[in-house]
Amino acid sequence: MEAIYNPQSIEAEVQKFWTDNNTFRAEENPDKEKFYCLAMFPYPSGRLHMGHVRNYSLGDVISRYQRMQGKNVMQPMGWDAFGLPAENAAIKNKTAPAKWTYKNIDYMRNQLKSLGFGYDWNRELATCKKDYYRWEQWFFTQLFEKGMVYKKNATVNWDPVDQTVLANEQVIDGRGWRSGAIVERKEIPQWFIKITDYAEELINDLDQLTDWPEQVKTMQRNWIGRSEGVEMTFKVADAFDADGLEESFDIYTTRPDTLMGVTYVALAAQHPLALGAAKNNPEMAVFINECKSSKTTEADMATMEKKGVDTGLRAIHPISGELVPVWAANFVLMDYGSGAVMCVPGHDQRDYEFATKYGLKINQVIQGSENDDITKAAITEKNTLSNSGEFDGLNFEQAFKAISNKLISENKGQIKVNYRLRDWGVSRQRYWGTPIPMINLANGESVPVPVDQLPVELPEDVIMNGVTSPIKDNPEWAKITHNGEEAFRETDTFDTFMESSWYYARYCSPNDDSQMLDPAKTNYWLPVDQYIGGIEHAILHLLYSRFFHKLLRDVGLVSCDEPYKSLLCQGMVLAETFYREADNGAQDWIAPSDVTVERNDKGQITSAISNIDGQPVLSAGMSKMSKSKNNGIDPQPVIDQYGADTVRLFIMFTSPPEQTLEWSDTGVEGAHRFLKRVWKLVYDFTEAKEGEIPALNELSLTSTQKKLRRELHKTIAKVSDDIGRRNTFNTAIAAIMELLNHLTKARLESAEDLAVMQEAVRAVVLMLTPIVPHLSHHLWQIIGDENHVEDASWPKVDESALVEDEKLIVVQVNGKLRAKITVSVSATQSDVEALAFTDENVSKFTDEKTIRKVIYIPGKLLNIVAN
RNA sequence: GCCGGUGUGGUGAAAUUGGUAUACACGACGGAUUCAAAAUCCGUUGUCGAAAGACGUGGCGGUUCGAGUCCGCCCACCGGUACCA
Repeated sequence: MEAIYNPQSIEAEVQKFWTDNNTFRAEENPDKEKFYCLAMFPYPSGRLHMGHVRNYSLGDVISRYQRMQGKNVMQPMGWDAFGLPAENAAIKNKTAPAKWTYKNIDYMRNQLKSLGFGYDWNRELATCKKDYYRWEQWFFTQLFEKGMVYKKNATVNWDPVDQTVLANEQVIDGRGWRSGAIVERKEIPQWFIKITDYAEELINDLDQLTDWPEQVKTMQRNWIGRSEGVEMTFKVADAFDADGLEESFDIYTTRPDTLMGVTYVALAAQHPLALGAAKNNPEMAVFINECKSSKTTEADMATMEKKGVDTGLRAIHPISGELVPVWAANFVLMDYGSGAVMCVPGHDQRDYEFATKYGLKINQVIQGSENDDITKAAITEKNTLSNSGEFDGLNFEQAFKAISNKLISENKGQIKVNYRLRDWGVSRQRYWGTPIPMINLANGESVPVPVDQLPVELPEDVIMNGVTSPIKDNPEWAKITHNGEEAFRETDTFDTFMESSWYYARYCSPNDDSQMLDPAKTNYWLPVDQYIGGIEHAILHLLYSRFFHKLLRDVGLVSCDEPYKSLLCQGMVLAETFYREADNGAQDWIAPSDVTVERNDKGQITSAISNIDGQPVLSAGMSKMSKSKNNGIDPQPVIDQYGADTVRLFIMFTSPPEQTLEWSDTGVEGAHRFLKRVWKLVYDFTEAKEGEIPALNELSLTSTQKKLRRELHKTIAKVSDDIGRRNTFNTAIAAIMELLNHLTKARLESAEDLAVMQEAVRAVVLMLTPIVPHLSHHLWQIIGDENHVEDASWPKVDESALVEDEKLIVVQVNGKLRAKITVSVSATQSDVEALAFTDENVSKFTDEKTIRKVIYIPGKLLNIVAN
């Protein structure tokens, strides 16, 4: 054995062994317990960053650990290859999105291989290839036939200069990122999938997911947002539609108990009644026009200044019959719900502020508590009704019932379960995505592309002009004949969440060209036993994917109810972000590696200078590593300098997986130093031993040797629990480091010394195998048995080695630590108390005081309360 | 704004069920080895204090014999907010 650890040569050699031996190829085997371990596949942005390294190291550690538990492990990898950045890169680099994407995939595949992840590369897939997306198109046409798909108008960000739709990310301070034009809201027809049909099941089945983090389930529950409320109709006084019928509108509320406090109602600016009012009200027309340029995101909507204009219409209160003003307001949206809300300024803070601003009436109809002051703020908690006529004195539940019953009996309303969740809009007006397999006919109808004409292929050899999708630009692409008549293909593409919603299932039969999924294989592997990915996907991806799985189930393609049995959400890896403002107001992101920063003693940045031109740059704080903010830290220099094992060990040791991690490479050397010490321990052991080591005889060990074995087996127990149950890989590594500190001090003189050491070094190498597989593979060839380490079994705890005859008791006086005493395991409370009072430091704090109480936690702690 | 999370030494962090706060590592300082350096090894390292001890887990308050952990209010930062993925 070489005296010096040389990671580069070991890693290359071990990786070649894995490739040559197909070590990680997975086959269905009904005799073995399966374990499907999946880390969220990457967007091929160009290079891996530390967030990827963390994600995939976690998956690989878990996979290798489960394999050592004797399971049939499948760990696949692929590419979430459609998406916006490819279009931007294509324009910038004057290439096609496909070419850029395939180049990135090739580069990143090599990076993943150089990190030694144990993937079954035979299952690799890329979502931009037609043999993948053809099945997505096929499935969408099936959903259409089932009535799960429909078309309706929805709002997009419209750049009036570039005449194109912008993603939220491309709108900066209300302006288009390229043109700088003020972005408008525009309604265009788009395809939707009825996820709301599954809202109830998506919320209920969260209870099945016992191995999901509670916070993720909470976020999903809140996102779906089930509420019980009342839907009711308000009639408009003296207003009639074209057919001479009374105008009216519906509103939904979860607080019918406050109904008697309604002092006005608000409509969306795009509501037909508001549009009608604008005809002879110039102020209203201006307001409606203004609302066109308001932003579309929820965060913007919630924080923008609330504005409104009186329509002049008066609505009839459904119970009191009073007339209340009807306003048009910018915080009500036509897309969602009925486009109208009732307003109770006394008991809703937003309504309160709006009413105060515009001098609208504020009525209190719910009793407040002591500190409430209706002249200062709305009273939002539920309480007894007042000023509500016949409903006075009722509590929330009683009032809900009484008021809804009254509305129902008068045919003015009904009880309704409502969801915050909206149907899934899957249309995108972009090029680099799956073409939506629909045909638009001359008569305005849309029909699915017939199955025998699938897939609708996306042309890859295109030139991007930076504004319009090449398939929208080329009229020939869309033109087809349907049933002998001229028709046009849909030129929108799918939301890329479509591809990532079912890739986990496709991995089970990735090369099947006759069907979407092979049920026999798919049902062997599914559900995914362990899914690992960033917490940023807690809602959208995971919810769409759960939904898609239920759709697959309902056409018989899969048999389980949920796709991911256990979920591990890693925290973001953050890095500093820097930018400069471009002339059009857009942000030009600058890589942190190109910036030199100075900080004050609080760690705050005082200056940031570009290394390229020496000019200052602006800091935007810490944010998740991403292509769009150009702040990904490339692992390559660290791999080159220290090797993949050091990178893997370091990222796993730095913090527990769920925690957000502010990237810093401080400490990488410490991880490398540890591996060198492991190497040296094995080297010293092989040098010390001569020939075969006799079997370990527990009875002939000295107390020092027994103590070392106890440390070893305590460590095995802890590391097994940390990796197998807690997912705290950092503490598992710390425990092995602690053990190593003991082992390097142990003697290697007698045969028993060597026997104990052999047991220990083997266990250390086995426990490190999931984390640093190259080093472990190499060392196991020297000190292990005839098997390769990948197929070795996880070390077992020898319970008899753990037995101790003494224990340490902490003695406190009034909760403060005063002594530590060692007692025999058989000591009773009175033994411990007696011994404690003989301690000088204890008596110092108890003398001349009355003992009020003694609390004893067996085997741990004694607290004496005295004053 | 709303939903979810985080906050502990100079730094990354540990404390698993309310029971010794700071394990393990980084950095720093001191020493050994060396012609010298790198590497390696040994020691010290929460703050104040000569010591005894006191204080100390973002801030304020509470529950408890005992709180980093539980409860209330507040602050800062991170993620999501439906077209970034």
